[in-house]
Amino acid sequence: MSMGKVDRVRAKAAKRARRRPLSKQAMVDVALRIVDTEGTEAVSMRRVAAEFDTGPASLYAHVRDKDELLRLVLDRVIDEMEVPTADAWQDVVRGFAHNVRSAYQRHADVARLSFAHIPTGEKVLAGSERLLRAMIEAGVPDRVAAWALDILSLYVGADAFEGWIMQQRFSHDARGRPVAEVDADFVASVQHDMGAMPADRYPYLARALPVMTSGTSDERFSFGVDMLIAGFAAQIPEQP
Amino acid sequence: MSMGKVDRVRAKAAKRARRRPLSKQAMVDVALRIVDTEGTEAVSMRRVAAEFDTGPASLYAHVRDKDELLRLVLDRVIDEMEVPTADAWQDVVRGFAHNVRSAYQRHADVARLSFAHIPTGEKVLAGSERLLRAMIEAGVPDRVAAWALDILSLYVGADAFEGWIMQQRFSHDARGRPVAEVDADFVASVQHDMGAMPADRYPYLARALPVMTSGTSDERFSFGVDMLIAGFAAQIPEQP
DNA sequence: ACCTGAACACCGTTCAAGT
DNA sequence: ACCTGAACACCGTTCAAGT
Repeated sequence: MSMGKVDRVRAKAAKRARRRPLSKQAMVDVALRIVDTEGTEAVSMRRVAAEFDTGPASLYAHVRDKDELLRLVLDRVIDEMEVPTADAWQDVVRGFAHNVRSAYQRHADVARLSFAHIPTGEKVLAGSERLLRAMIEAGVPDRVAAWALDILSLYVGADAFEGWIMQQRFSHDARGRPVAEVDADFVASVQHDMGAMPADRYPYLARALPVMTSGTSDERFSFGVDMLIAGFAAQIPEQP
Repeated sequence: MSMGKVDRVRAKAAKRARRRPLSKQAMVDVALRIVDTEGTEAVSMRRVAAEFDTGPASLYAHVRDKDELLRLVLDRVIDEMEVPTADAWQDVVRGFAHNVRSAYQRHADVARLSFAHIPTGEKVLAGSERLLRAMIEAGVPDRVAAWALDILSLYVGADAFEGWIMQQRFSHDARGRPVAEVDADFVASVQHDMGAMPADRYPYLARALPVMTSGTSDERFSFGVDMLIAGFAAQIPEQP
């Protein structure tokens, strides 16, 4: 009992009416949802297409390739950042770093995509402008301010990406166990990887290893930003 | 005219004798060669296996999965680094950063793999030990030294990875053209991405953009390291 | 311009079977 | 323990054909 031609055409039309129309916007929605639940590696053209009840070829009318789709996802995420509003330039830098990191952290491993391209959303432009103005008005040389923006972006992306990986790695073991215990396990596993790391050959390393994971990841991140700020500050020439 | 059973057995034995035997070592050799010529994304279990005239399943007797193979590749690369020998702690930090970066730079985008795991080769352990000793003996607090190692590793990996991507992106256009021209094109393309970036709305950004690509990538990297060093130095408590 | 089915040339990993 | 062929369940992208 097969469908007649008219039935098939009707079914097709009904299906098309039911589903959302394809568009860059809608594709980014779907891709971002996949990123949030399973990470960037789980995004595939076929899966995105399937959510629109079509094949992967359909997507190529809206994006050049998978890379462009992922770039659009990053742009969407980075546009969630809040523009820093502090007065002191140091606080603007801290705010910028913190706000970009927060946006990344809300979306699994999107930060991985940040190395591949320069984001150009409204918010990140406004945030960058704010950062540059604050630094330059405080007497930081143009070149230092420009490079500072570059370095900060790199550091924030790397920290957010690594943070996600570490979290993934220990979310398997750490099923609601105390943090201290998970930390101890981490130190033990690294020591094991380092071939038991003889404390007599690497005394400083042996001493430093437990310290490396001390404090929260937020504290370590803030520390890094403050190190950079101190460096930038030292580049302000003496007032005559 | 098909081969008899004896012939087939002989051909198989001859083939086996001719080719290199499988081993972690040999697999890493092959994978690293692929990385060097085509990048980490070009490495596949099937391609590595093909170089040994066998199927991908054979590799799984030596590594748990593709991830472990890539981790071994990174370990091999990081073990190419030279251990810094300077006296002043600042120079040890510079040497460490520079030597790790150099090792990465010799191997396409291997730096990408550095975010996913803590390297444990002989050289990087010795280098880390040297770094920690230099800093701690100079009066840097334990915690600052330990975190410094972490931050530096992150920054070096991110810089090397991004450097490779940028190089890739512009090696298409930049067929022996003057560097200044390629730089100008870069600025133009970013400006285009930023939606023409109205200079009246983002005056500081418009001014900073050409500056961001000023100097060589080595200079920008050294600048970043020096910013961190200045930050670490400020953490040395006053001598009583 | 937008959409589609089918095809091309690939993937990582598992498994039963062999040595 | 090491190796293999075959299979499973996927990939990104292209292309001719349709609307």
